Amino acid sequence: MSKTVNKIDTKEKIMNAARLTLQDCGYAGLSFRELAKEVGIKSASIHYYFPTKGELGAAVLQRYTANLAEYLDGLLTKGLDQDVCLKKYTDVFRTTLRNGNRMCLGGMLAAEHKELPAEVQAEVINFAEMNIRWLVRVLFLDKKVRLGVEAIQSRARAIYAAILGAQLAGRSRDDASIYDEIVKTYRTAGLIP
Amino acid sequence: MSKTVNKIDTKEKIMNAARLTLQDCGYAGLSFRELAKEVGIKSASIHYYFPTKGELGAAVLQRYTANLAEYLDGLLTKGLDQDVCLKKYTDVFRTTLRNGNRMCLGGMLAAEHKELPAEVQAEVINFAEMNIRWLVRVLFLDKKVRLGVEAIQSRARAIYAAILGAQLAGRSRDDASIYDEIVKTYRTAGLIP
DNA sequence: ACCTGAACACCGTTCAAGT
DNA sequence: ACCTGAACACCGTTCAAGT
Repeated sequence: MSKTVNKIDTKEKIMNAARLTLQDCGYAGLSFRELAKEVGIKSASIHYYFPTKGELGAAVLQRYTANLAEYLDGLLTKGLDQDVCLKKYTDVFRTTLRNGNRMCLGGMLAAEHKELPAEVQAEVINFAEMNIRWLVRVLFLDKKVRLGVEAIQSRARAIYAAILGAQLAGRSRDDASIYDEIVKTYRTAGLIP
Repeated sequence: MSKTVNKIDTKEKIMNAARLTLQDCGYAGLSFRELAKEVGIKSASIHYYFPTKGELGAAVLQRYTANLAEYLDGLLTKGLDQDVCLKKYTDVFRTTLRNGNRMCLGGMLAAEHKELPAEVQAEVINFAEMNIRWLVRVLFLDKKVRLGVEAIQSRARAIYAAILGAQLAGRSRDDASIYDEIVKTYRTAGLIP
């Protein structure tokens, strides 16, 4: 029993530390030896929980997607309107950036795409699709603009891409307020309702 | 004399091969040993031309910025109008993506920001600022919308960030047509005039 | 001036060995 | 069940040594 608890705790610690480093330094910047030091074990031990770096990355990303999906779905379940939903959406990426200049994993790992194992690439796509599906639902709440189904799909993809770009721009300047300014411009220009 | 030519040629070869790999695999994905194989020398020899990886990266990026600046400035010198300029601008990133699913170095290296040596970080900012300065000039050509100076600055930053995001989104799906669709949506939504 | 092999401390991964 | 040291082929970098 206590062994099971310890195992879960160690696995949790690995995944949490890995997620933070991935958001900070990317997939290539994640080192098993550094990770092991943070968790308090040897690097070879990480392979007991995650046989390869790819499996660790995929597991971290899968949970990351699930957590954000739960939060976002909760907003719709609460019956919040479109403006509030989109404000809370852009705030998610804003908070990430303000938390140590970190990136959303969807954007960070999209850049590293060619260097990623297939299972991680697949989870990057899952994350993006989850975001886009949610944005589609939110855009359907609109009572003002009224776009067709295809236009809403395209708009959702465009908003997701634009938010990633804004985060990237803010990060490279080490200045989270740049993200805020860009997102504000997306709104005034009409990209985000 | 022939030695000078050979030196220049080798340095050129290194920079060209490095640029292609950087656009493909990022800074972390650039290996001196792999690069040396492509050029036909040993990895230790690269250090003769570029003492560190950071200096190589900064040199590649500096030229990359200068080349794009020359092309973009040429468009304005020719007296092309705003629509044509912006179309040619988005086509630059489209072409990059269609050329082996490669990324613009400004976006690729922005993601890797935390892992980059200071001289490379500085060149990433130079590249972004060059793009934004040019976009400001193009937006000032507008005869229809008329935005204030501050609004134009903001719009230029937003367009640059959004284009990077669109490229990122297309790349992670290995599908350049996604870039086209997103950029089209930026136009219909009003972000890009 | 230009190039190299060898060494150094890093990396993910494997595996036999420990408890 | 969980952890480890040692080995392997990688990495950027350094440097003495070659031409």
